[in-house]
Amino acid sequence: MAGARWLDEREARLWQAYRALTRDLQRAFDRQLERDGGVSGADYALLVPLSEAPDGVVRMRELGRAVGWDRSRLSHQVRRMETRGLVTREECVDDARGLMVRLTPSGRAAIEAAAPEHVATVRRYFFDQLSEPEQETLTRLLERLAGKLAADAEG
Amino acid sequence: MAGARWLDEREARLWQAYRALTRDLQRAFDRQLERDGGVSGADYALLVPLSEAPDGVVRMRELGRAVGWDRSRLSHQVRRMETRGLVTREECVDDARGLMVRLTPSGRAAIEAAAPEHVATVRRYFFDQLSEPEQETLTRLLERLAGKLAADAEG
DNA sequence: ACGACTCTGTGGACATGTCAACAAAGCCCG
DNA sequence: CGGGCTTTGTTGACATGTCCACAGAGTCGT
Repeated sequence: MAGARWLDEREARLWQAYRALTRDLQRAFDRQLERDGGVSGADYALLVPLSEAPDGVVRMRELGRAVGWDRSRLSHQVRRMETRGLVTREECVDDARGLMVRLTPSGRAAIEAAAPEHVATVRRYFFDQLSEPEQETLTRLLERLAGKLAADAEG
Repeated sequence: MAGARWLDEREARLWQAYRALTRDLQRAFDRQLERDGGVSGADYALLVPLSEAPDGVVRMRELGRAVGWDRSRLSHQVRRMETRGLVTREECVDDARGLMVRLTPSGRAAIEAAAPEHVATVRRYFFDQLSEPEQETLTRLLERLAGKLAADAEG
């Protein structure tokens, strides 16, 4: 590994573009959500699967899988959201280890306030800049990258 | 904005792939850096431009530009790195408002320990998964997206 | 000189994310 | 049954990131 091949100029440029884009897009979305819905990016990430579930109820485990977070991060975030009145926590009937998270009316109002402008922002900075074939290409490439990551994670 | 057009299935898939990939790649890199060099992703981000500068000295302002961080974030991070012995801070001769950040031998050792495996990880999960034409395409698309973001940031 | 404005960095308060240890409940196999 | 293993979620300590107000130094026009 001492002989690891360095990035050449062309590669460094791509890597730099990737890092800068992910950093700045994240920042732009977080700010928009805070401004238009009074919610953080982390709040919003959880509000999405909750708002799509029947009765706005999702088990912690499923919520964690939906957003790709580990248990600890999810637990902290749900607790914070409960204190802000966005969700409540209830016992899980099926499995006493489990916990159900329920979207409150206030939580639903928050995501409904934030979502339209969020989607508009995603379009503005992402989809509107790419033709349909480019979007297809990008999907294929990103899914391939994610696949390698996932394959190594289990192996 | 109530009539904002939602994402269709194809678009949602791309958006999901983008979010998942950026999240998981970030996590993989942070862990690798911590494991092999004992440094955080934030540490590493600053160590890179410092290690490339003459004498390992860079002014705060330039460091902030190099990594795309705001002043506050940079100030906090440099202070933390100083307590860990990775850098020192010195007065700036040219401009009394300024501050020079200097890489310590310990800081240089840290990045030299982390870098080879970091580059290998970047190759493993990114470049090795993409053909050269695909890398060219991706560079073009990402730079276009970054351009739109930058254009709006100043405007 | 001086006053208004800008540039640069700091610091406190707070939200978020990570890690490791823990506890309770389910599961499986003797 | 009963003892180990797995699954699920929590917690505390700590690192990181953001917002905002501030302070000191430079700049520019008068």
